[in-house]
Order: sequence, then structure tokens, then C-alpha cells
Amino acid sequence: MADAGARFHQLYETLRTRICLLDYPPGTQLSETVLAEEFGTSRTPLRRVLARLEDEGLLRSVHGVGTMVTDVDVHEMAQTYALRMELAQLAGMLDPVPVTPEVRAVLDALIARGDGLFAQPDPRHFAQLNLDYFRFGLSLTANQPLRDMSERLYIRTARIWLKSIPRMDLSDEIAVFRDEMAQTRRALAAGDTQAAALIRRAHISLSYARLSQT
Amino acid sequence: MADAGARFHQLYETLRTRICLLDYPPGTQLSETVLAEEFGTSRTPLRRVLARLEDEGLLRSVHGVGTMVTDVDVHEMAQTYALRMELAQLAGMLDPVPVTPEVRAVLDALIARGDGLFAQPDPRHFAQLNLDYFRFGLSLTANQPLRDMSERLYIRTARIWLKSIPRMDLSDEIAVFRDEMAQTRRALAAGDTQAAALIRRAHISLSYARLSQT
DNA sequence: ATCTGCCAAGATGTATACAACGCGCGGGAT
DNA sequence: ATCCCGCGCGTTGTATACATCTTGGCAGAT
Repeated sequence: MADAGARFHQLYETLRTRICLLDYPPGTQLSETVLAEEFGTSRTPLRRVLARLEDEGLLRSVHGVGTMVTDVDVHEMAQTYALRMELAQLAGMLDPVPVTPEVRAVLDALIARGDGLFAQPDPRHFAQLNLDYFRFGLSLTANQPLRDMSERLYIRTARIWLKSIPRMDLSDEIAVFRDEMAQTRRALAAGDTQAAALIRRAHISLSYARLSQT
Repeated sequence: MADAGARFHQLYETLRTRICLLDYPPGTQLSETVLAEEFGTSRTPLRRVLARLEDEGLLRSVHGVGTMVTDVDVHEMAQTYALRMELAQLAGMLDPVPVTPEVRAVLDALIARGDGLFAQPDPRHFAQLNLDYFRFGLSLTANQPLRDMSERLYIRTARIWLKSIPRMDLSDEIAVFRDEMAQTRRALAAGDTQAAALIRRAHISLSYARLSQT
């Protein structure tokens, strides 16, 4: 049978993806019982997953009431983006990894997906590509704590960003995103990880500015 | 009866303190059953606490083997300190809080404890004061995500630092610590939060240098 | 009609019995 | 003497029954 830890991880990522991709929008009430039935398990292991999601701030459980998907207020959003900017820059300074052809190949694959997305815009695919590109940026540093914390922060606010996409212009956002990837490719072609990090920082800042206009 | 969340939090802090203060040194094997009996509860709520400690990297549970207190290797230690230095500096730049007389009073109380510690050195009290002073430093920024992540990183390595204290000179370390607090007080007397953060960054760097010499 | 009190339903939190798993000891074959 | 198989014990993981809590609606008094 499959390893228990692997099963836990799969359950965790499944639920986290549903939250981040707005299958469960903020305010949605989840039922431990129905989720346990859906995944063919009992409440106990499921609660282990929900507990972790609650520790990460994505859920909130109240005794006798239910488990709700949390929302993020503008204040927390501003603080998180301010911190994410700094961490993005740090990713280019702390324990940078050498830019190998394999690294550039990964980025090229992401750019190709961006081209496909540009031809056929879709918010959900955009969100997925954005996450994958974010993780690629983290792969440029070998500092594991920095990677963990950055991803944690990203996950916490990604769904709010995705929720605001309809209010903005999807095609414009995709175009800006492709520009960022193209700039990053030029920086990595020169082997300049720090420049790539600064590009990322600038785009996080601009992204937040566009976000807060809505 | 006391709130369930409060009881959870108390259990969590109790166990975390025991781990950080080396009541449970790295490698110690914990038993869910005996811990549950000690706290007069069943395994279920206790496992909820252990799960969180495991997510934070302080414990590691293996099916059929046991739950062990984790150790931290030198590589992770270096990465964590490198990141902590940067975050300490950020605490003086992101969302700084005004330096009120109340803030200075809190620091004066910490300094007084430092004087008492100097007169009567004790590793355990030193560790506790160090944690409280660390949290005081975090109180100088209103950026909650930054505070959460910084504390998480600190907790993860504090016990390793404490474990190395016997190999260093306790009185010297306490003297250096008092110097840092005195410097910080001067910076805060001038209302310069950023200077206080830079002092903190410098001392984290020096502390790690002394630490890695052993 | 409105307000009040109570209860029933459904939610999460807890306790407990059982399953799955790994390690180590011990006996027997070689 | 040595190696190997097997089983027993303790551990964590899972399932389930029960306790506790909150909310909403209904019935009755005013």
C-alpha cells in the first residue's frame, strides 16, 4: 500500500490547490465528514491535514460552527507583499545557485507555456503558471528556509490575487507576466542571478500596485 | 471549563519550551501515551500539538518507530542565521512602530534582568532572556508576517545555540549580550529603530561567528 | 405580531479500540 | 559459532463512538 506520509501529502496538496485556485472561495464552509467520504478515509487523517492548513492561515476552525476558508484583509495583504518584495531580492543574494543550461531550459519551458497562455487566456492556467514560475524563482537560491518561508507567504495571498484578476485585464496581466519572464531569461543568460531577483522584486511591487487599484 | 484553543496553546508552548530549553535534547524519543497521561488528556489532542511541532521542524514522527526531537545540521544552521540577519534588518525598515516611553520601559526591564543574570549566570535564564529580548526586537515592527517568520526561524535554532553555550564562555556571552542591549537602548532613545535593527543584525552575525568556532 | 426560551440538528473536539509498522530478541538449522 | 527466520512488544496511524458547542427554527406566552 502507498506510504502514509505520501497519502497525507497528496491530500494536503489537493485541498491547498482547491483553496488557492478558488474552488473553495474565501468564506466557504467545509465539512470534515463529506471531505472524509470523498477521499475514502475517516475524519482523523483528514483533520491532520486541516490542522496544517489552519496553522498556515488558510482555514479557520471554530468549535460547533464549522471550518471556513479564510479571507485576507488589505492590511495583511500590504504587509505580505512588502515582505515578499524583500524576500524576492534576498533570493538573489543568499546562497545563489549557478545558472546551468538545465535551469535555462526550465525557464524556457515556462516561457513556452506563457506563449500558449497568451494565445488562449485562462485565469486558472494563469494562476498555475504563476505558481510554477514563482517556484522557479525560488530554485535560484539554495537557502531552504528562505524558500519555505517565501512559498508560505505566496500561498497565503495567491488566491486573493487570483480573485482580483477578473477586475483587471487578463490579457494585459499575461502580457506583463511574459515580459517579466523574458527579462529574467536575459538576466539568467548572463548568469546574473541577482539581476533576476531584482527584476522579480520590481514586478512584485508593480503587481501589487495594480492589485490595490481595484 | 477553559477554552479548547487556550488549552491547546498552553500544551503547545509547554512542549515547545521543553524542546527549546533542552529538557528534551535532540534525539530524545517522546511517547504520545506518557505525555497524554502527564497532561491528563487523551492522545488525540496531544497529537494535534505534536503535528504542529512536526510541521515546524522541531519533531519528527515515524510510523512504528517513535517521535524524536530533531537536530539541526551545520548547513541548515548557516542558512538560517544568514536569513535571520537579513530579517532582523528588515524589522527596522518595514512598518516600524514609533518608539514610545512604554517601549523603552520594556527594554529597561530586560536590561535589568540582564544585570541580574550577570550577577548570577545561568544558561537557562540566559536562554529565556534571549528569547524575550528577541521578541522585543520583533515588537519594533508592525509587519505581522515578518514577526511570525522570524520567530519561527529563531525557535528552530535556539536550542542548538543553547547547546553550544557550555562550550563557550557563559559570562563572556552574557557580557556581549548586555552590550547589545545597551547599544539598542541608545538607538531607541534617539528614536532610531533602523539603527537598532542594524545593531541586532551585527550581533546575530557575530554570535554565529562565535558559535561556528566551536 | 413579537419576543422569548428551548430544543434539535449539525458542526468540531475528545476518548478509545484497533490496524499497520519497525525493531530486537531468541530459538533453531547449518 | 554463526546466520536466519519468526514472533512479540512498543510505537505511530486510523476508524469510530461519544462529548461539547453553536446556530436556527419552532412553539408558546405576552
